[in-house]
Amino acid sequence: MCTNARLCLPHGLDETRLREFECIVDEVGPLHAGDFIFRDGDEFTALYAVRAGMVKTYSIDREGREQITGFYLPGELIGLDAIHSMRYRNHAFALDTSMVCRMSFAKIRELAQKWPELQTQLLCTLSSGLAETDKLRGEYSADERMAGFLIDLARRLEQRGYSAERLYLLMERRDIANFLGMAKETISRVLRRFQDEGLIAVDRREVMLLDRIRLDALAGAVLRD
Amino acid sequence: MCTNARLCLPHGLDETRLREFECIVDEVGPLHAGDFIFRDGDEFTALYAVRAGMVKTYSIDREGREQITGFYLPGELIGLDAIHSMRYRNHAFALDTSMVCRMSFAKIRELAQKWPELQTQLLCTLSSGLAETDKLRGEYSADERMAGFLIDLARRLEQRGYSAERLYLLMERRDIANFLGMAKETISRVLRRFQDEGLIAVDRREVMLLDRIRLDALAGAVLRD
DNA sequence: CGGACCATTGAGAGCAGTCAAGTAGGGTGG
DNA sequence: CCACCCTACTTGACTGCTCTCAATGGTCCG
Repeated sequence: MCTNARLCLPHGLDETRLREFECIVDEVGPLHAGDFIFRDGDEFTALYAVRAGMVKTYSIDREGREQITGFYLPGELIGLDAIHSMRYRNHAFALDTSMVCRMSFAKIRELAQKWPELQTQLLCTLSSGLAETDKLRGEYSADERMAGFLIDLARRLEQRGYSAERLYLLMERRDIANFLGMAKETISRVLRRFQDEGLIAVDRREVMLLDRIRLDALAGAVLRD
Repeated sequence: MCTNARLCLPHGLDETRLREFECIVDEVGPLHAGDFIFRDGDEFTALYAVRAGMVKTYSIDREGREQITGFYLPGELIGLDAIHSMRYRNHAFALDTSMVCRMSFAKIRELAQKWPELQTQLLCTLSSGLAETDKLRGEYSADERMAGFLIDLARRLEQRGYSAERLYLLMERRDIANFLGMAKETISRVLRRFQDEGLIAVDRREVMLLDRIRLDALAGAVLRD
C-alpha cells in the first residue's frame, strides 16, 4: 500500500475499497529530472499524484512567457484544473527523479459515484486548492513572499514526515522568482538578507531554517492562518 | 425555473432532476447592499449561488487587513472554498440589492451521489475556479491588471446575456484596488489614462468600453486565453 | 448648507526591476 | 587531471513603477 494514501486521493477509504482503488492506479516512472508527465493542451484523461520526487507545472502564454503554477510533493494531485476543459492547462515537469501515479479520471469518477468517501475527498482536495490560491492574492513584499514560500514548503514536507529544518530546493532561483512573481535577482538578495539577519543559512540550493518563529511571522501575512 | 440554471450548479440536469434539485434550493432575499450572506468562520452548511445582484467576498487577516477574494455575478457559486474545512473562509457581502439561492451542501452531496451529471458539474465548477486563479499568478503591470478586470467582468456579463459595452461597477475603487493588489489611487490614475487614450469612457462607477480590441490585447497577458 | 464619503490629482519616496559585470560549480573533452 | 565552458547564481548601479501622504474636488443626503 502506498505510504502517501493518507494524504492523497484515497484518503478515507477502508481497506477493501483501498485495494479496489489501487486497481485503477498505474505507477509511472521512474521519471528523470527534465521528463514531462503531460503537456499543455494534451487531452485530459487522468489525474496524477506524485509518489516520490517533485514536479513543477507551468504554462506558456501567447508572448512565450513562462508562468509557473505549482510545485508538487508526494501525495499531491496534478491536473485538477483540467477537469472542466478536458485538456491539461499546463506542462508537468519532473524536477528530480520521480514516481507518479496515473489515475484514469473516468474510473475515478465511476468510483466516486459509488463511494461517498471518494467523492468527498475529491471535493475537499479541489476546495482546499481554491482556498490555497485565494491566499496568494493581495500585494505582499518580496520578504513576505519568500518567507511564505519557505514556510509553506517546510510545512508540506513535515506533513509528509520529512525533516523541514533543512530544505533542498530542487528548482532554480528563476523558477522560484517566477512562481512568486518577482525577479530572480530579488530572490538572491532576499535570501542573502535573510541569511545576514540570521533567519536562514543558505548554501546553494540548500536552505536551513534557523529562526522559524520570525519566518512564520513574516509568512503569516501571506499564508493567513 | 431559474434563468441561471444553464450557468449554475444544476447545469446538465434533465427536466425531472432539475425539478427535484429545486427542492433543495432556498431562495434568500431580497438582500440589500451591505447585508451579509455569511461570515468568515461560520459553520459551512450550504453553498450559495447568486440569483440576482452582485456579491463580494473578503477575508480579514490577523493584522486586520482586508483581502477581497471575489466578485460574484448571477449563476456563480459562493462558498466552494469552505468545503474542506467545513467553515466559511471569508465574508460574503451583497454589493447591491440581491437574491441568492441557499443550497444545503449535505443535500447537494447526496444528489451528486445519485446523479453523475451533478457530480460532474460540481467538479467542473471547482476545477474552473482553480484554473481561474492560476491565471492571476505572475506579475502584471497596473494597466494589464485593470484591463484584465474590465474584460473579465465584461465577458461574464455577456455570458449572462447583459450588454457589456457599459459596465456599472457596483464596488468602490478601494475594493477594485484591493482585489487587484494595488493602491486605490493607482486605479484612478489608470482609469484616467485609459480614458485619455480612448480605451474607455468613465463617469464615476460607469465605464464604457470603447476599444475592446486594445483592451483585450492588454488583458491578454493576465487572462491568458 | 454642511458633513460624510468617495474619488481625483499632485508631489515625493521607496521597493523591486532591469541591465550589466563578476563568481562559482559541474560537466566535458583534450 | 586540468583547462575550459556553460549555466546558475550573486552583486552592484541605476531606473522606474507604483505606493504613500496630502490636498482638493464631487456627489449625495440629512
